[in-house]
Amino acid sequence: MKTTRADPQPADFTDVRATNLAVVLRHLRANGPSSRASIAASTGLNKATVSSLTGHLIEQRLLRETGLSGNRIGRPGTALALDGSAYAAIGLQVAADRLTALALDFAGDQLLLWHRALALPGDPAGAAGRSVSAIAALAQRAASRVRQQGRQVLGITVAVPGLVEEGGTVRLSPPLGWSDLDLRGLLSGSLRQPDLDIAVANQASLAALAELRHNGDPRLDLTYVSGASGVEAGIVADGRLLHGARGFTGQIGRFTLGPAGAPTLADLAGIEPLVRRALPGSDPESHTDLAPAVEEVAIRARTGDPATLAALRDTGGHLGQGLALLANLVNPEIIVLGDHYAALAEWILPAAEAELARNTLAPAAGGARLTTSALGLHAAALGGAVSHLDRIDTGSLPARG
Amino acid sequence: MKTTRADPQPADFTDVRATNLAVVLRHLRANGPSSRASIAASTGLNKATVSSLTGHLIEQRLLRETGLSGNRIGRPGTALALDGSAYAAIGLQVAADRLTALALDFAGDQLLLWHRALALPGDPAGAAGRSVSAIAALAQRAASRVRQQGRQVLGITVAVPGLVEEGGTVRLSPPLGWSDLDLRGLLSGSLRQPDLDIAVANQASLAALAELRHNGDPRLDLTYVSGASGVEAGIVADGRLLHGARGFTGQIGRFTLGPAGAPTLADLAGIEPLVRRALPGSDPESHTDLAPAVEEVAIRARTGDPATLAALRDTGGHLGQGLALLANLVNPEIIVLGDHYAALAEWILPAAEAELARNTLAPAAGGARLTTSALGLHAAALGGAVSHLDRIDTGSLPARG
DNA sequence: GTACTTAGTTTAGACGCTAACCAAACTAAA
DNA sequence: TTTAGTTTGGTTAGCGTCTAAACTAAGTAC
Repeated sequence: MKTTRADPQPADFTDVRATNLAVVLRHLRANGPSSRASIAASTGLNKATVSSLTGHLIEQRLLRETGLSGNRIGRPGTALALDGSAYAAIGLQVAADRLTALALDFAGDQLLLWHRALALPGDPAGAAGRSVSAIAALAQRAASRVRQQGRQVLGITVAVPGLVEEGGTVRLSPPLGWSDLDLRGLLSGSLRQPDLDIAVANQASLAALAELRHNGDPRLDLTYVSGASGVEAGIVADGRLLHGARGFTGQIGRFTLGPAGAPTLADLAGIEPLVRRALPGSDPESHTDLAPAVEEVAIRARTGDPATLAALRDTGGHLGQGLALLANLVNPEIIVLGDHYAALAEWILPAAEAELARNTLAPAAGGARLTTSALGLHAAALGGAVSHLDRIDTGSLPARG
Repeated sequence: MKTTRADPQPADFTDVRATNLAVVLRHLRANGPSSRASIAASTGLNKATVSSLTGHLIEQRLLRETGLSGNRIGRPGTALALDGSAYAAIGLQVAADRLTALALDFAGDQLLLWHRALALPGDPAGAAGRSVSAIAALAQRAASRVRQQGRQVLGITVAVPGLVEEGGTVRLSPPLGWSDLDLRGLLSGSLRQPDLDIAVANQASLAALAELRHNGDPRLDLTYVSGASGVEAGIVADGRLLHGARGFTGQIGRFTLGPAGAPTLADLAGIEPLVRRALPGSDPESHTDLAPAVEEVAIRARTGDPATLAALRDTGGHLGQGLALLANLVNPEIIVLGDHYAALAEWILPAAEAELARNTLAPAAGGARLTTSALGLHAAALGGAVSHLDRIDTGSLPARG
């Protein structure tokens, strides 16, 4: 427990309590069901304190007893586990082509995963209006579903590509054609549930959260790289998302070095340019939904098509230069190639790794490990839900009700 | 008080106490001398708590009463101020050409500022050995001096360009010709004071700390850009230094995009290349001490020499591209041009600002404000000392003694 | 059945914050 | 000069939370 806010922020016993409740929750999240005694032993908390804390959490329906764990000599312990039955968190993911909704219970189990086509019409103004309605409707449906199951909704977070302010305003999203759109406010208005926690955040950042939780080690410095819309990175440092002054972090796609008009990293290492180059004959309009095109590229690569392989190598090389930039600037322990990059990792990784090593100052000592995401195309939706679980795991228990 | 460590870390009363001691210290640091009552009023702490906290701090000689502050109606308060007389912190800065030592008392007042020439010989191994001896000697002298004044030394931090691990090993420092040098260990051995807190850190990061304190707002997202050795950045996010997995952050100079051998940002926007270009006739060997050369460039610029001005514009433009990268990746509120860049800011800034704006995604909404450092060439030494004051300001009081 | 081992609760105590009260020290006004 | 009002700073009682130690509970080992 250490002061993070630089602004003076006094502490009292409730903070101690919150911190220790969080310690118990995170221990169970990381290590699975445990007895009170083993929690006390491995966290360093006193047995009496653990009893008090777990009693509090059971009362809040965040924990439940799951039978005995009599593994050895002595009195068997009663195993405690996260209780998923009382709460749920919802994540939505907005892409140019489709909408994804995902719900997790508090234990982290997936309750639903819905996809819905989303056609962004030509008219940007109309597009935003209609898209917002679709998002609100899907959020409403997902919330209703989990409420039918008797769960309280902890919150809804919407993942969006581009620049999203912490207040929930989408300042600029080229892939969606949005700018200065108060998405959080619009959704709050549509859903008419003032006590519901609604948030909007960048999709790569949320995907990084999901990846962090998937990895298991919450202290890992991890960066997630998304190619779903431009090239974006989500950066976790010191166990927390890098937010920046306004929340506009990880915009790696604009990276360029040279005269005006020189190609950017998004031009050189983006998925869309890759598809255009690897599938030259096809209609570019049909690539608004990238997933099938990426699949087609993978099929050609598997057949050994030289032009496709060259394009992939080239993309990988340039991507590696971008990753080197990340590695040199924020020095993550691992960089996770996400969404479409993960689908093409087999052919992209070698060149990316080579360029990453070539452009990292001390590749052996400080270079980032490159890995591939296993979370698929809805990592950001998952991250949106995870963000609410994380809030509880850091001590902000849900309001009594 | 909020949990930062993701690893379960239980809290107890001592954490509450430490947090609230820190609240009082930071309030006084930010607002100057105040009475107990006004501290209570503006921090939200109870009057009784403030009395207890300040009593504790006075006993530790971190605070002292400085007379009455009877400004208005009612009983006048006794003003409390930071007490500089009992403790001092030392920062050392290692550059290719010279060594700087600086000491601050706990109130933040400068106690000494020493410079010493440091000639790095050709033989790297010998260079490290001799340099380390010189550093140790200077540190020893500075420590002795402040001890003669009756002050306890809180710690010594050495600022070094390049990759420095958190344990104090310099993994790679091209400007110094060092690699895998356990500088902290060597200094600890030389100084033979096992209870003395010795640290080694990257110079740009420490300069960023100094700049943050100089600015006054400890919640500012700030990035410091150093041109003293290559191009390095120190990044403060969420009020804390960005450390990364191993401490290798801010290495912006390696930034490149293109085939192998393409110029890096350090080639295009570095101070050394600028000097070589602006002062073509002079002996490059004589530029190991950059400061006079930079002064010469400034003189030529002031006379309006077209070639010099063009070189400066060019450097500024490329630097702006690098800053845009920083702005897009970590979204700082302000970017501070440090050391030699600050000396040449008059000519570099316009082009840098233009390129920064051109390459930032949403310049109006999220663009970083470019400013110039006022701390000169020893900002990192200052930051080294400041880092120890910061540790106390965040609640780690010095050991009783 | 007795001894041993481990789990979880109870109890006593310490710590540090808060709220309420009180004395001190000053100004303002009668 | 007195009296009322205001603000400071300290004191006391009470409360919440953690810790240590004792105690009860529930199993295994022999």
